[in-house]
Amino acid sequence: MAEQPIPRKRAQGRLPSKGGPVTSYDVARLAGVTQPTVSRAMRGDRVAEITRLRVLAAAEQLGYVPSDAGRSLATRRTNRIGVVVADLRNHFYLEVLTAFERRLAEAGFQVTLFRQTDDEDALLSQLSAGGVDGVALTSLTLDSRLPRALRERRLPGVLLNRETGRLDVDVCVSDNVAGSRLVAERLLELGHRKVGAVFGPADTSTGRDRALGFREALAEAGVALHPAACREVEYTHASGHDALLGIVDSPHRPTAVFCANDVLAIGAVNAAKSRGISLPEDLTIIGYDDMEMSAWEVFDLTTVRQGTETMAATAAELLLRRVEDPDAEVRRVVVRPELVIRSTDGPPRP
Amino acid sequence: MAEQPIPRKRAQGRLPSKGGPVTSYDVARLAGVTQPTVSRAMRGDRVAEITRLRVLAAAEQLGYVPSDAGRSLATRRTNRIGVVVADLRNHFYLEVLTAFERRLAEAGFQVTLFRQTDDEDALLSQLSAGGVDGVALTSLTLDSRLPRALRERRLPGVLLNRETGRLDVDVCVSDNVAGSRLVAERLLELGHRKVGAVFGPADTSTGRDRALGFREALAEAGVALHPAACREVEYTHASGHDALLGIVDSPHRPTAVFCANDVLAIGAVNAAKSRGISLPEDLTIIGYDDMEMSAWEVFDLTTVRQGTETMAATAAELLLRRVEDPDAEVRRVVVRPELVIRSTDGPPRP
DNA sequence: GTCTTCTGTGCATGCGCATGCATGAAAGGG
DNA sequence: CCCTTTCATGCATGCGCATGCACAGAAGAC
Repeated sequence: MAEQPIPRKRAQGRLPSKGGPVTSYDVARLAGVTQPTVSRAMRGDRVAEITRLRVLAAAEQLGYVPSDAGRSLATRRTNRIGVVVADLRNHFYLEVLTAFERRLAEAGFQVTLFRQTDDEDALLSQLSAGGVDGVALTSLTLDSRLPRALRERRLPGVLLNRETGRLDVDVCVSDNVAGSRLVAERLLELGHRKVGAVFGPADTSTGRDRALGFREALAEAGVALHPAACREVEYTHASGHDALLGIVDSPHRPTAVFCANDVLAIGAVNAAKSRGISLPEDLTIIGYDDMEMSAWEVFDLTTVRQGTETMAATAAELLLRRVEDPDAEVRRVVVRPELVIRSTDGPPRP
Repeated sequence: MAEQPIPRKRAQGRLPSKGGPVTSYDVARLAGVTQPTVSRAMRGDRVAEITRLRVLAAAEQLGYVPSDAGRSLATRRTNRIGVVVADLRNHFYLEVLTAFERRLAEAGFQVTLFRQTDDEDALLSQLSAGGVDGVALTSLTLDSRLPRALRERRLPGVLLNRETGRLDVDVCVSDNVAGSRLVAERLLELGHRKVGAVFGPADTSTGRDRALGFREALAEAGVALHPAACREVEYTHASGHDALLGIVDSPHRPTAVFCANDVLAIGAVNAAKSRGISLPEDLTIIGYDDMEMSAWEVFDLTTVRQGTETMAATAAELLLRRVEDPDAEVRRVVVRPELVIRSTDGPPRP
């Protein structure tokens, strides 16, 4: 026998469907073309119109759906974006996630959730495994090495709502200093001089900057913030709740309390309710974020609107841009906050 | 020249790293082993201890992370679960998602979000693309063909919170008939005879069954539900809000209103607040779900607890089981609801 | 009618990892 | 000391798709 031709690894003669999922080979066989032609037809590459129809008909008949895994491997793209969130039960992140997801879905991307854990290395590994084309970080602490690491691995990333000191990746944040100044100015204007605050964690940019702007603006007006009327807590409902109770029970009970976000503020409003404290007659409470819930009648919370939807959509935009062009210049977009006056603020009781 | 040996597709002689991401071949070269050995070492397959250490050291040095796409293609597993949600802004689904995600994360699975759209075929295609090992459906309508389609494609699925008529896939739901009966019984016990309701969509199992149980129990006591005091609406805050206003403005204003879920109930409580209606003096409102928020002081909502966390965790369990064993018997788990009496219910005003 | 573009499709191959099988080395048994 | 096991690793290959290249046929140019 003469020398065998090198055996084809897999030509048209591939085994007929082995019961597994339908592949492009199955479609090719039925349509009487080769697998690459199926690939091209499915994605709108150039094929003759008549061929395209044959392929699509065959695909339809077999219920063929191109495999994500195969496509990802070949294209090095997953059309999936990771969103890292610390606590999904925080309603603010929910609103962020919703707006973010909506924009990405329009662009044909899916969202995969990652929980922020203490173990940044483990998280980084998960993110680096190639399961996502880009990453949005929403719950960073200031000292996080994550943005840096993403940049080094050339994995597109965007910081949403919070930021770090360095500008390693694109960022979209509210001008937290300016926003909290608005609150201070409002309180001063209303005549408050005994002021308290429930700040967020100092190791977050929002926690730090909202405290900074607030303190600065008060200081400029000669108003001091008594330590006994201040708390620094995690951004949770329970923390806001407990912090407010501590503040109103302190010997330096203020006439107004600024809460560094609406989750805290709503916790505080609930605490006030539990003590029979009327807002704004007995106490003024102002929040930050303007969550959807804050406008509900039972709260009707005066707060700082930062345009959560806009922020999320902008972040999505930044991320999509970077996925397309990894070498685009790094940008930092700041949205302008605005005070929304509702009914939890008023002049201090004489 | 004699016949060439069949050229190796890719032996150790593979091109040195081409700048792309680090692969198992890169690690193999550095560790002085072959790629399969790297694969085995990384996953804890049997390799000599000394080899494992060499491989891990090389991986560490290169910052190697196994590629999800490659692994998925080879194993036909993604370690990813899809969750289909209609509206992420619904706080109830958020709680479901949180609990579900937590349980899955423990099992090493990630969660990818899919939005329920009108186009079930498109959704099915997305789900079938192999991007996920299983699917949880949370926002089904009764006539959805999705569960059936999943079964046909042998894609593991679980219905969470809502169900369809057929038992095509595993299900975990609350006993909605029993739960709503509890509400009716409570209202009767309090002495209400003029009763209203804000029901959910009749094309959902929760909407249908909660209406059913409620009506039945009232009817057994000889109490009729006047149509003018009833509404059937989407499960949104705004719907609950508007529905309550319509009901209290109707000529048949009831003394108590059952809302088919807490999202509706909280909308209703807000509406009551906006009209200066005191709860429970002027009106009794009872919800269903016992969301976290419902216990807040400003609401303190009497409602039906169905153990959302348990339900989500159970659904996760069912799904994981089916991923492991696609031929396991189909199960339907029903959780027992329980009435949680807080402060929005009371006797009717004499 | 010949020569040059296009166009449509097939062929070969790679993406990164997992795994059945073969092989050689080390360990154990008599 | 030889033969049988066991163990560790290499080899070959497949998973499903995308894509550069080659090639044949059609269309156009002259």
